Amino acid sequence: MRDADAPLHPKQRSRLIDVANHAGVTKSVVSRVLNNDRTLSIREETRTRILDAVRDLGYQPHTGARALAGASTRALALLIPDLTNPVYSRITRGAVQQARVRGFAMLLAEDSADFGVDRQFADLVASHRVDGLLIASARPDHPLLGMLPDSRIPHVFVNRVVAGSGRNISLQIEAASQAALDHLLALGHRRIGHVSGPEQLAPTVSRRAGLLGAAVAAGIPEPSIESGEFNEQGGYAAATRLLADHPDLTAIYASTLNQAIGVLSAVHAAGLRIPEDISVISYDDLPLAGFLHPPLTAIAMPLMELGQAAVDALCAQLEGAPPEDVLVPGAPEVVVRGSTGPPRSGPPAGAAKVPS
Amino acid sequence: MRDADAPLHPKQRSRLIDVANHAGVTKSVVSRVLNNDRTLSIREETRTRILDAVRDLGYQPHTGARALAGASTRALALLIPDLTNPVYSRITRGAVQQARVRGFAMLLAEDSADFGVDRQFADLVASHRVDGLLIASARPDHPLLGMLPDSRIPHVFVNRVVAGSGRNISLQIEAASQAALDHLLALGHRRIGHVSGPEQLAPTVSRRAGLLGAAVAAGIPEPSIESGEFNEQGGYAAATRLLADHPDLTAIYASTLNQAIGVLSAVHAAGLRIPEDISVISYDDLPLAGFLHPPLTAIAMPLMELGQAAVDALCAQLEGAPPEDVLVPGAPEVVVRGSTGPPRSGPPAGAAKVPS
DNA sequence: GACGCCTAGAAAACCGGTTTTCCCCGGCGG
DNA sequence: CCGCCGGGGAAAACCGGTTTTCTAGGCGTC
Repeated sequence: MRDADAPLHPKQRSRLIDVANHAGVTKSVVSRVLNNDRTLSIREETRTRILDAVRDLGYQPHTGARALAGASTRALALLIPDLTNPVYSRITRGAVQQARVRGFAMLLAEDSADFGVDRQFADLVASHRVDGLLIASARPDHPLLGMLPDSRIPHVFVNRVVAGSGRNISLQIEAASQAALDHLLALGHRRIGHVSGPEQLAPTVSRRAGLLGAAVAAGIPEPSIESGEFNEQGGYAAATRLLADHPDLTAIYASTLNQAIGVLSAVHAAGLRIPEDISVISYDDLPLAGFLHPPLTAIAMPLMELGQAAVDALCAQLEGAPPEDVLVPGAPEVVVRGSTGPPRSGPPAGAAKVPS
Repeated sequence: MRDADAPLHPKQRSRLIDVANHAGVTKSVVSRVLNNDRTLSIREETRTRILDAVRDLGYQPHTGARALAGASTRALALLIPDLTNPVYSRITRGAVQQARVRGFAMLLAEDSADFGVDRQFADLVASHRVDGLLIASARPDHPLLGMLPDSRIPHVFVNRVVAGSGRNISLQIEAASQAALDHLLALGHRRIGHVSGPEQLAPTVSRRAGLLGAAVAAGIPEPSIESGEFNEQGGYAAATRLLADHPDLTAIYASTLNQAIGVLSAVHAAGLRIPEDISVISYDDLPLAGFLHPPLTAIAMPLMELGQAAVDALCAQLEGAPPEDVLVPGAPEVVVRGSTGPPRSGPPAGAAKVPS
């Protein structure tokens, strides 16, 4: 006999019909009020009565029923290549956070070792579990890329962009490389090495292109490049090769913070001092960088904002806007710590090459 | 006019009814076949006809409809305190992976800065979005803890356990501390400092208790303890205080890898050598540890397995089993690198105190 | 030959929303 | 006085599954 004065903490889930009864209207009206249906005309008094009922009963719509009735699932999915990579941790954080702000739940899938992730991701869509996809792990050969264009499923590419997709959310990577080089040039460096990432990955290419372009513009010798995985071991190995093959290098620019840690280790192992013998600078910054030995000079990138922007862009698509590329604003900032200094060969005399 | 020989890649989602028509049966039969309903009797020939139809049409059930009809959502949610903390990255990885193995999707929520996460989590349940909860961010004062006991929602506590909940999934933390101390004792250390975590957090307490208990058993002076946040800065600050207040310390045991990095930095800043003046050992190991300066001795913990075990335990609850505590097996393993060595005061003479 | 039972599958109710259509009623203009 | 219009809300169809109930036929039994 629970009627007008229903319990404030109902035992059972309350449904739309309960709210309707409680407010003395039909459930369709409640639904339309809650969804801000503009075609509904309703007295202010009735509306508040309904909203009160919603609050009193602690009504929470059943997601499944909602999705079934044709509305959206209000859920997104994020596909990332490596959860333990701090780059993706922060993208994920930004994305999850922004999704919540916009009232979406976020599903997570990791594109790691195990096969079948493409299948998994396609299933999320096919089973109507999510409204859209955030893809941060695109590789040129990724099976997912083959199946996406046909499907009408909204999606964006984050960080690892797909050329020509028209739905890339990215950072100013070239500008970051430019900033790194500017910092090294100002210190007087001219022979520079670059620890690059796995070939074919979009950020790898951008970072390298930005560096090479800036080097040409500055009129310095072409930087030497070695590639490695995006982890400490990859940085270690690449730096070891650089040091062995190019003893004249005075600075190394690493593609990620993890690689930079490997670079520091390799330089130590080679018996060289940082920054007296070799300067090290890294793309991407974290508090961690300040506690390394020596503290690492790095270029701070707005990765959380990247994740947020990706969600924003995806939501725009969900609202009907055509997909478009987004370049996350925010100029790269060089955080100077102890790992960079003037080259060993002498004071920054060569830097005079840069006018003014 | 799509009939018997329907297109292999149908434009539209195919529904249960499409499969049924295609196979010449009613949808209820299809549903019961797909769900392995034991009460259904069916000819083998019909069953295969149905399964073929499912495959031909690429049928994928509508998650929402399914959830609505009373079945489960086949989704779980994971609440973690900090995505960028590598500890939680790996727990998350294990959980996401195992969820996939069991056919569940994983929703992610981060309990960071923004308020209202408890609300968000409760909503996930109230809106029938997930079948169960993995809670890795329990604090004694967490609002979520107040609302969980009443609700009949299946859940487990991961890593940060809740005493007496009877649904804790945890590691052998005390044994890890014991192993760390054993390693230091074997090297001859007797005056040991401990960089602990935020008070009240379960893993903090366990690590400390394990260390203190082992110290008493070994008959060495009570270890000195300082607490700090679970990050580099926290480790740095705590270690700085330890070194200042207890100049006789010869070794420091840090609660997490991030803190240990701060400890290394603090020791360097104090002008001390590692391990000649001070040995450093850390709870939790990562490849990163091998590239620090010096390479860090650490105790490897099976965090991915922890995440997997948590999903397994939660699934058991979903299948009707009563909740129970789970201690993830796997003895802690000390990975010896360069940051630990004999104490400065001399050879491990004092260690003779340990018999045999 | 009638009855009951088992097999194989059909039918229908229901889950909790959304959305379109429809209706009632009061006011206003002619 | 009648018809029309628009505001306010009721009714009902529908989304795509799950689950319980029901039925038609075949067969063994007495």
